[in-house]
Order: sequence, then C-alpha cells, then structure tokens
Amino acid sequence: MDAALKALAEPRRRTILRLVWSQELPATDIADRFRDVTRSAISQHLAVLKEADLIVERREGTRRLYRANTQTMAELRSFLDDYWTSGLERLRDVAEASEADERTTRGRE
Amino acid sequence: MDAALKALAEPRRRTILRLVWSQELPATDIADRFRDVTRSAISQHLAVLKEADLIVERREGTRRLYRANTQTMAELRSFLDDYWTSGLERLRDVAEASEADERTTRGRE
DNA sequence: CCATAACTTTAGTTGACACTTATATAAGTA
DNA sequence: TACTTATATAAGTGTCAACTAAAGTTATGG
Repeated sequence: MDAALKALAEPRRRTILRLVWSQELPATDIADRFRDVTRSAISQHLAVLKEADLIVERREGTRRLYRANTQTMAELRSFLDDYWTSGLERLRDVAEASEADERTTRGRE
Repeated sequence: MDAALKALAEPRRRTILRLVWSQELPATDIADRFRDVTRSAISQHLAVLKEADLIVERREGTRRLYRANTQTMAELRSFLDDYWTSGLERLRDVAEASEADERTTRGRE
C-alpha cells in the first residue's frame, strides 16, 4: 500500500495508469503517447507500477500487454478511508503504533 | 492536489497527519512522538503538509498548534475517485490531455 | 533588556529517483 | 541463421527530497 501511494505520487505514472484503466495496451502504444520521454523511461515506470501491483502484465509473443489492476486502487481507496477514520479514539496508542509502522515500511523498501 | 499526493507518499507525514487528525497539537508534542528524528525534520514535514493544505497552523504565544485539514483529504478522495472513473469513454483524448497535464504540473513545481 | 522556550530556517550531505544512452534478451520472420 | 521487432535492463547523470547541526526568529518572564 505504501508502494502504491509512492507510485501514484508521480504524475507521469498516473497518466499511464489512466491509459490502461479500461483497456489493455502494449508497452509501445503506451510509450507512443509521450513525446518528451524515452521508451526506456516508460518501461521503468511500468516496472514501478507493476511492483506496486497497480498494473498487471500479460505476455503475448514479443509484446507485453498491460492493464490496470483496479482492485488495488479500490484497496488503496479504502485504506485511505480507514487510515484516518478508524481507531481515532485510541489516539494515545498511535505514537508507538505509527513509529513501529515507520520502521517496518522503511525496512521493506 | 498533486502536492497532497506527494506529501502523503512519505510515511512519516502520514503518521503526523493522523496525530493531528482529531485534535490540535503543538509542534513539540508532535516531534516528541518520534524518537529517531530531529525536531527540525518534523518542522520541515509540517511545512510540507501545510503547503499541501493538509494541515492548518494556528499560533498561540510562542507555540504553533497544528490540526489536520480534513476537507483537503475529502477533496483528495473524490479527486482520486473521479480521476479513474470519469471521462474514461473519451480515452482517445487522454494522451494529449495528460501530456499537457504533465507539463503544467511539472511547471508548477 | 536579557534569558529562555518554542519553533523555523539555512547550509550542507546523502540517498533516492526520473531520466538518457547503450546493451541485452526474447520471439517472430526471411 | 541472420535480421527485425518489442521490450527490458545496465550504467551513468542531474535533480530533488529527507535529514542533521547550527543559527535565526518571536514571544514571554524575570
């Protein structure tokens, strides 16, 4: 979930995600939409999105087709919702809990 | 909105946001929750959150009290919702539109 | 006014990250 | 097999972001 948020922080990646939201597209088609950036850069963005589980890759011959993993977005949405609304009454615990949170999320990077 | 997403990409800042979600807290109290980071660092995080309009600052004597701006979070939520659901039928336009988007958001940084 | 408290701001360092160019790999095609 | 197409991966570069330490700012209390 941390990875997803980080991935979405980059505007270019949001654009890519939107492109493959409702249809599967090969890497080339995606890269072609961007004029001021190399295929290589797009390929790397795709890797990040895939790592964050925001897109799914399917191979077909030499091509790789990508499409958005809408479920992860849904999960992210409810994560954000929960993150702020749930457990706010036990605020005294948040400090330790969140600090632990820091360490584990950082450790996972 | 871009700033808000970027601000939230950093786990430490999410923790801070959660701390001031339902109550106002002075900078010192916030900083005290984190052991492996300086007050200075927290101060800088607070500045980023404030810049992104995710928190609000109120001065009282020498203290500065912070609280979350829940409205911005609400806006972010609906932004994310809209971002993917709306306008997906006009996918042919997305490329140009989003590329323009890139340039303006980047220019604003 | 001077000291202290509560913060921020500045300067400098380090690591991460988006990018480019060049090279590698893998699958079709002549 | 050699060539091409579609793509990733490697290596290197410049910029930006998070951090520390130190100096600066603003209000309050002797």
